[in-house]
Amino acid sequence: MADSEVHKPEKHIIPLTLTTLKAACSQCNLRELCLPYGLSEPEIEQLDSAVGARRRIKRQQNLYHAGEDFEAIYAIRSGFFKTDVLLEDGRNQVTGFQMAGEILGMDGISGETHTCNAVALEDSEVCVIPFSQLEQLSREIETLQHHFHKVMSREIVRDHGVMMLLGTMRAEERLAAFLLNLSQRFTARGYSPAEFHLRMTRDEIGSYLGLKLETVSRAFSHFQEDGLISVQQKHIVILNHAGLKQLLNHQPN
Amino acid sequence: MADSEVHKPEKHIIPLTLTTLKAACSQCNLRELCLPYGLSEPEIEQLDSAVGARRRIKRQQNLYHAGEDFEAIYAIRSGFFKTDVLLEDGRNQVTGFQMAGEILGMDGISGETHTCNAVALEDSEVCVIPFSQLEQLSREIETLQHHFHKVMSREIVRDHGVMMLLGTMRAEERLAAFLLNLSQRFTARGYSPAEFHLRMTRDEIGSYLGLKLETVSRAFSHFQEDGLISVQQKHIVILNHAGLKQLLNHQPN
DNA sequence: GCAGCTGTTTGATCTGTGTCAATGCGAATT
DNA sequence: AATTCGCATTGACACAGATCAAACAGCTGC
Repeated sequence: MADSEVHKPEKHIIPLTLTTLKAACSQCNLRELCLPYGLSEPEIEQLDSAVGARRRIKRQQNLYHAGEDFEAIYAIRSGFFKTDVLLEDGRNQVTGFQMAGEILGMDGISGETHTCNAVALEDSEVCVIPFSQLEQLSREIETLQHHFHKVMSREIVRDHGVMMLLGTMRAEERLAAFLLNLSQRFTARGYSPAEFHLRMTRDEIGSYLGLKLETVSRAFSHFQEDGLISVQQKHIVILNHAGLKQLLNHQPN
Repeated sequence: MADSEVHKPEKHIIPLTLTTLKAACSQCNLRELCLPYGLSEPEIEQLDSAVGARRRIKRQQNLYHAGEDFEAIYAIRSGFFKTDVLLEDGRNQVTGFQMAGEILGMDGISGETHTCNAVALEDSEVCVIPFSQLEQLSREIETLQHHFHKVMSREIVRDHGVMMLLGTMRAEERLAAFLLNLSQRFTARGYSPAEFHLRMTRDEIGSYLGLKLETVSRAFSHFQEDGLISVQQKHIVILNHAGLKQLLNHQPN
């Protein structure tokens, strides 16, 4: 869709010309959610110059694969991703869903190799931030350094939340937590808190939540029967936010 | 045990005198596992001066509590910790076990507040590294900055591994993975890969692995029947390392 | 319009792990 | 040596969610 103008066949890199460069961070309306958060105007312009390029990823294509060399982290400009890990024996699990303003690729820093796959769930665009440049810049700009540390730490805290979910919650609680989390993140991006389109399949939701797709489907149906949500395929309307929240705090034992 | 010499009643802080200061990192035999990894001698001495103090934590005491202000991260000098998260409804989960050379507290960076509890499972000692000083120093020392980023990233990768375990593995696979992981970490610290003492209870293992303590106990017994390990309360001997590993790759479906 | 595909829903049954309960063991205290 | 207390083990049974299976919906391409 309006994509055919880009045709460097390998990887759809959009080299930053003077005009696109200008647009990198300083013109970006995700500034407040993304890496530049808290930076002053001149600092943002420095960051602009570090952002190497933008890259378009079509639906179902990988931004990176597990095993590839790590060189950059990515800020999602638009679109929607999942990350997943593959075990030797073939089992795999979705470790997260990422949306605009969020950062992808930090798993690769530790071993200089990506440890998971990042796959676009819809046509997407990311800003490529070469990691060595980010490190250099964050040695110069204290605010950037601090904010990047917060971003990494937030990922750790998020992961702990998922561990909690997988370790202690029952199927319907997991799905309720998942929906509320999506709602909250869409809201932060200016979309409706109550109505949205799921970009992922039941199977992918199940993988993320440690459930089988049938269980996810049944939980959706049950929520609908109870008037908590309306589901039609991937179209979700949250009818009773508080009711969903209650599911989480209501302790069975 | 030989602990009564320390008696500043609040929090057992050991102020760094000239002699103890010298010992902070440059004299520490965990250098290679810990933050100073890769630093030159003079750089290590700079790091020494940033390490504020050491602190002793007795068994069952908290290094920090969820909700407390975040000011420092901690490097474990000796001992053994668990971290756990508490949900409003009272459910809680162990999110990790940490041993000498590992870093605690990075969850607190994002919100300037600790998000979990860190509890000593045996009498322990940590180095207190005030975070603002670490940030300042890592703006000056590129190697330190890079290594700190790796440490944070490693925590993310570790968490993904736990998510994998919780999301896709069966009870016995989880326990096998847990034992192999402990074995590997003890080995890296110069202890026996095959024989060790568990510092945590069955309940804590279960919480970490998303299982009930009875299930953990049964899995231990089963491993013993199969000659994979010998268990006697908290004393573990791994008799068949390869056999445990096989449990992980053997895919049921 | 129809065929074929992918993803979803729903039902029937099976099973791994949770739950409840009793017993056992070891370390600390007296 | 006896008592207590916190953990650990083991058994019997229940149940949430997995598995297997069939039907269905929506989309793409012909």
